[in-house]
Amino acid sequence: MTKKANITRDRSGTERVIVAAAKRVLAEQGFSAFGVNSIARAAGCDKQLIYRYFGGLDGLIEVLGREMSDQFGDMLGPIDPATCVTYSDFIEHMLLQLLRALRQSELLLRIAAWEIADASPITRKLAQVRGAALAAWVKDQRGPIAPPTDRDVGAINAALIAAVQHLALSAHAIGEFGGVRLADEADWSRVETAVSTLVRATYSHPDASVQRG
Amino acid sequence: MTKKANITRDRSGTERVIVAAAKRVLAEQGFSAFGVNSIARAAGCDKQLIYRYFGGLDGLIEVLGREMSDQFGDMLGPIDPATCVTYSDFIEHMLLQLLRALRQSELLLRIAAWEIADASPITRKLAQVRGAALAAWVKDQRGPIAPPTDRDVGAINAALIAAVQHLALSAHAIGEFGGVRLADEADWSRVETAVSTLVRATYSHPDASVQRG
DNA sequence: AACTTTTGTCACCGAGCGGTGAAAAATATT
DNA sequence: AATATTTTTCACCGCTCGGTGACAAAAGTT
Repeated sequence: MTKKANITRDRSGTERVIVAAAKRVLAEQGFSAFGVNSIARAAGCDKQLIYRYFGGLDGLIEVLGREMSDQFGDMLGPIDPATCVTYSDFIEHMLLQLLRALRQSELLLRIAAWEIADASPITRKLAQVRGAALAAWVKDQRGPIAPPTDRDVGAINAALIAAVQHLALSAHAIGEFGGVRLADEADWSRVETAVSTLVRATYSHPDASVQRG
Repeated sequence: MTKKANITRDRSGTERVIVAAAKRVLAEQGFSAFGVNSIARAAGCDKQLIYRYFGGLDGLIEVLGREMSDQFGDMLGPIDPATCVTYSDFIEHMLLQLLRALRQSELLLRIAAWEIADASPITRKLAQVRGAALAAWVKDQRGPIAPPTDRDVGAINAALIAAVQHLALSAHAIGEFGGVRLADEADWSRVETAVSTLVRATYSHPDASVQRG
């Protein structure tokens, strides 16, 4: 009675249970607890199955990465094409949606933290998968809007995304960053305004091109 | 011969050795390896001394945090007051110096990663100490330059600092971010230009105030 | 010299980890 | 019904971890 009701035996079913348990463990306890013992305990089965069905932790992580990659677009959601006609609008909406998606997905936050804290082949792959998924979503949502060519939009957008991601991470871990509290909605409203300000100043002003020394 | 030459016994000396070893372990192996066994091994002494002299890991971390706080200003270095007359100039220089300091201090990067990846009382304290040190340095360097009052400079600067910090972290861990390679000097030149562009667009343009939806 | 205190080392504990070989239990095949 | 295959569990290994009590050796004190 203390264990699960092991009514039937089916491999693909327990595979799903294991993957779900892996997600739960990662989301709730972080990557330091992400191991065969802990996952098997959460899944209510023996850890041996992780080796048999996924070839160990690496295989399980790969499956997890693929699933996350598929869900990524859904988490971010669509961008209303009516409210963003300029590239500035588009980047602004993209950043704000990314921020909200990160804030409400503990799993995404844990993965992002993992990528930064532990430099291993596994996290490298995770980072690549997530980056590719984000890039695909951006390209998919951008539509006919063309980015400006007089600036390094790749580097600028990378910096903006980095800002959003880091603030979300810091909020989750310690609830503040740089003396700015990151707890309730009022705090996040400040952050969203700041992001909007940065984007609009950089992309909306026609004469805001790169200046020399 | 395999061990250290244990010539003399002095407590404050071994305390310094232990602190240095703790820094080395954290910088070279990350916070997951930051424990009594590993540090004592690196220091070439018994782990019992960590308990006796520092009251355990927590006390050692506190000492380490104090030392880092003192060194923080030196790592960042002074800002040339001649080259920055406006607030925009000041923030730009501040961010670029912070970026360079982070890039060359593996210890700072590891601490920053720790703060994000593991939410514990220890890391909370570390984050507070580091944030206070940065704020003190900023205030010390700012001089008579007053920030603008028509925008939320706290939130904007937090976002910019977060961007810089996250890019440095991601570069150290996986060598890229958001599809942008972060390896050689050319890559970092792109990032620095992007940061400059963001700062100047936001703070230099007189009419770049917050716009309403 | 006999002693106390400080400094440092050693041996051990229980717990959790990743990983593996073998048995058991359910299902499929004949 | 008997056999083979798949699915699942169990028991165990070696290792590292954080933590502690007991002991050895140097240095200070009387």
